[in-house]
Amino acid sequence: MRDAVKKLVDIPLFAGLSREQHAELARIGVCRSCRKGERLFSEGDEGSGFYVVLAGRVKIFKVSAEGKEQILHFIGPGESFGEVSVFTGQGFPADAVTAVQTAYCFFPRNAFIALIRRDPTLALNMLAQLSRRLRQFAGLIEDLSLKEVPGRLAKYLLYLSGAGGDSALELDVSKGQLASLLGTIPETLSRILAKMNRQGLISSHGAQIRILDRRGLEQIAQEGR
Amino acid sequence: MRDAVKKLVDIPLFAGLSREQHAELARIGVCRSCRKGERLFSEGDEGSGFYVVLAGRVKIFKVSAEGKEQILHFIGPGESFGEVSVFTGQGFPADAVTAVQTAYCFFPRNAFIALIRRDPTLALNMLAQLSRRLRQFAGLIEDLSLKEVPGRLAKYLLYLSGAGGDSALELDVSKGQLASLLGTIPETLSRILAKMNRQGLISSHGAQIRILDRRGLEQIAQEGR
DNA sequence: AATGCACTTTGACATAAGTCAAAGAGGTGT
DNA sequence: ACACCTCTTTGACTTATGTCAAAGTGCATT
Repeated sequence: MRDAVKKLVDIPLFAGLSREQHAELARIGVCRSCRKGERLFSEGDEGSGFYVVLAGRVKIFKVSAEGKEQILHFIGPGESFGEVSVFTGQGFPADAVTAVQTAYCFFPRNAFIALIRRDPTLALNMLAQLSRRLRQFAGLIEDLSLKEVPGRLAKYLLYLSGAGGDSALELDVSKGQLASLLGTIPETLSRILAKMNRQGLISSHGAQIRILDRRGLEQIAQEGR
Repeated sequence: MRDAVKKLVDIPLFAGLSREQHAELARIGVCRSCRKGERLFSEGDEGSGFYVVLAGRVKIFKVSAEGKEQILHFIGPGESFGEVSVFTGQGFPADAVTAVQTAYCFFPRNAFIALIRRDPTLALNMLAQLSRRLRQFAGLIEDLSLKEVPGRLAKYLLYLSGAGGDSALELDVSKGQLASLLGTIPETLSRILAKMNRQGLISSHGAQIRILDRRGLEQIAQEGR
């Protein structure tokens, strides 16, 4: 666990900090590890600090009264989550569960705020981090409200394939989870994937997907409803 | 305009700052006023600073390829917008247009960042502001994905009526704009309003709405789909 | 009072996507 | 190789909500 703290240096949120600041972070941070499916917190829980993922992946999501879930995002190595309640003092706005075995570091609220007070670089890093997330959320809102499911899926596939243009890609989450990330259900996702195959846009076998008509996907991704 | 700057003192984002900091803010801020329907920026425009509304109201929204809009939020007096691109350095993530005649103050990016570097209180205020917005966005995502339109409308009506429980309320935006805020279209909103009237949940005449069955509305607001 | 214009409402209809149920596929451990 | 379990796919059906078109309403200006 002590080892894990060394990784903090490589995290964007903590970039540009002095050696002492890193030492201080290592001192106040509490590192843990847990297996897949562990719940880190639930919506409404009092937030006493925030988390940085060292290895693994954490799913942040909302759940409806009927139990359907909407994934807000997956948090991977080097990324943080749970910051919102650090700065508003209210409960967590969503649920957090590990998607795979995960190592993370927890930073208690008060100690961290004290650190921010002393180092404007850390404050600006955190502001950049929250701003990026705000931008991402705005994009998700746009997608949910203004795009149909095929458009959201096409966008996701293009995102996975990267800017370069690798035509071969592999889904990094189960299709059920992907459905929840795209704001739909597995059945619908399955049908749209089947249709894209039929139309020659992609060719998919399980989690392996090959993009056959990038131009076509881009068009679908841009279209609204 | 000079006068307007005095109001900065009362703004939450600038609360707890020293007299000198306020003077500095007044120095770097540029105040303006414009009438209804003016575009302040479009999605993708380079963000050279952020805005604080002094009086009036600004609509922040996304537009689909087909022209349908999803309102992210309305910004009222004392609130700020456009901060995201200050801290990420990318273009604005959405469009901004005045919803009514509006007075605002613009703070240039670099001067403001310099100010934040000097005053951790300002940094923490800004972190709290972005966190609140993140929470609000998470709520909107939840609503769009996990609730039906009647649920979103019921939630909005209850929100307008306040915690107290005023049964009489007045819509503060046109129904077309409300539809866009709720992620739907005027026709659908109109039908749902008519249905709620028929069911005895509310009684509405134009923008005037009276809540007749608060319990019933609360139930609809909680339900998913 | 009359005209014009934007907003709202209503109707008929189309359709994307959800629900329910069952079959199929794939991987894991014995 | 087999059984078991979970995830995925397919089919039949329902429904919420969007589209298009027309009528209605209210407000402001002349």
